[in-house]
Amino acid sequence: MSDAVAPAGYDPSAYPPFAVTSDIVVLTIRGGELSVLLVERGNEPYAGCWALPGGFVDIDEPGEETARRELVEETGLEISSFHLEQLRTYSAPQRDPRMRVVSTAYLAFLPDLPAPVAGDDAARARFFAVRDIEAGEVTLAFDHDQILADAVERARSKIEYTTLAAAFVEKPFTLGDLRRVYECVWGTRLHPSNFARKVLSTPGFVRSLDVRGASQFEGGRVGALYETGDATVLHPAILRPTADEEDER
Amino acid sequence: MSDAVAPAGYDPSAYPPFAVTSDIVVLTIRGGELSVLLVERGNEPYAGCWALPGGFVDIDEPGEETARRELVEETGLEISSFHLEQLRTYSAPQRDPRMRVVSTAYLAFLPDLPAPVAGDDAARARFFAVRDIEAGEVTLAFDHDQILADAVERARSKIEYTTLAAAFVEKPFTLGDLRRVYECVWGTRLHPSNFARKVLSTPGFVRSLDVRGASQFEGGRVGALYETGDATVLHPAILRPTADEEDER
DNA sequence: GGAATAGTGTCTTTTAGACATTATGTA
DNA sequence: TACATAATGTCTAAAAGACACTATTCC
Repeated sequence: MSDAVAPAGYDPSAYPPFAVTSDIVVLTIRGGELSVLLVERGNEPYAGCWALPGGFVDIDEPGEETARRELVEETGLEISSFHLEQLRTYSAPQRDPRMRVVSTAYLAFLPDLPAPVAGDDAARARFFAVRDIEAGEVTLAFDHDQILADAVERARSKIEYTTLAAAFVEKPFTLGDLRRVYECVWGTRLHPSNFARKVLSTPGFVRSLDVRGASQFEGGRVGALYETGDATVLHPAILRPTADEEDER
Repeated sequence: MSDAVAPAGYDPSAYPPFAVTSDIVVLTIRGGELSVLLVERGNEPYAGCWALPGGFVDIDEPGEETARRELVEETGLEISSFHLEQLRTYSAPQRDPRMRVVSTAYLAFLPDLPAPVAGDDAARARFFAVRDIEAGEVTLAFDHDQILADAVERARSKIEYTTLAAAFVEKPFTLGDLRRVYECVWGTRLHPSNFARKVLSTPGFVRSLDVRGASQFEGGRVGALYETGDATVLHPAILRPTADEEDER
């Protein structure tokens, strides 16, 4: 902040009418696909279009709180606690045709959820496979395609050097479950044995529960169960294959 | 954005009075120290305190443009083009005692600059060693200590896996110059030969000019000169020593 | 010459990646 | 039984890190 136009004796009619909003990108793994939660807009502009959940920030409300509140109001998803981080702020002057809207996007990583229901302001709410949106089968309202692209890139990058991949699975989980998170988010296949070696050699990534149980996703031999460890960053990182692998799962 | 409180027929007096600002963190290397540009505030609140340059966003102005404009207005630094990226947005309700101010911070990496001069709204402007601020010798206005800490961590992290370290040196530069950037930003020493091997084995990081010249910083044998290459990301990354090195240069 | 940096080369350890093999569960 | 996944182990290549030694330039 500078001292310019210091609004000490504030005159609302003289001050430019900025709107401040929060949008939330909820990513999860559903049916082997990285998926994002969208709501169908009921009102203009972009009525009938799919968009990210979000809404206007109250004057005394932290932006992150707005994101959590709108998620509940628009989709009925009531989740006790989950990882939520700021993505970035979108403030192009014409991004909303109504007025100048400065929107801060937040990013949430969640394990597979019960189906959402439409809430107050949204006609419908459901998960979409990110792959379909990237393929252009769905076009989002406002600049939400760009926000989603930034969010997915953040997710793909962040699971490399943090333990956030574990936020996508219910605990307890098997190493196969965790590996499938990486495969779904990156859209590649990983060697199971090399992956397990890396995860287990990273202190604090996972903690063994010394019991066995079925995978959350697929059949076959049941594996050892793990829970999330204390670490938040990974040394060394688990790096993405450098795009010379086979294309898809 | 949701449809809530859609301000189609907009009534300024009914809409909460948000202020939207941009702050800019200008980092450079001066005298072997990672340094940040600060301005001394002329007005309340925090009059006489040092703060990051910044100011209110115009209603039809992109936030990034505000950051560039305020940098010139407050410090007189007229730089043609430089790397500027969004850091994050700070919107705690009480971060400014006057009113609700949502501020987006931007981060610039620059080579050593001529001394700045105070501009319109700032009493003085000068560079401070980040080390001194981290040591608590200077306390910044508002939440700018937090913004600076986030910016420095971003810089320390980003030179690991991008070519941004080159933005801190004038081109042409020697490999010693580039290594000193890493050493100043991380506060560590690096093995000159291993560093050179890594940089030269990373395609597109630097391009040899096939001439020799003096280092920008220190004496000794003059080395080969390089310019910035085409790459923007580094494969493999140049990782920070894991905090079991000697403390300082 | 002395000091400081540039540059080359070598050796060891760690990590990544590919892959073979065996074990154990489900349909 | 067929099949899918878990788990262990081996081999090779790449990269990191430590360090010795020579070369060049400024003072």
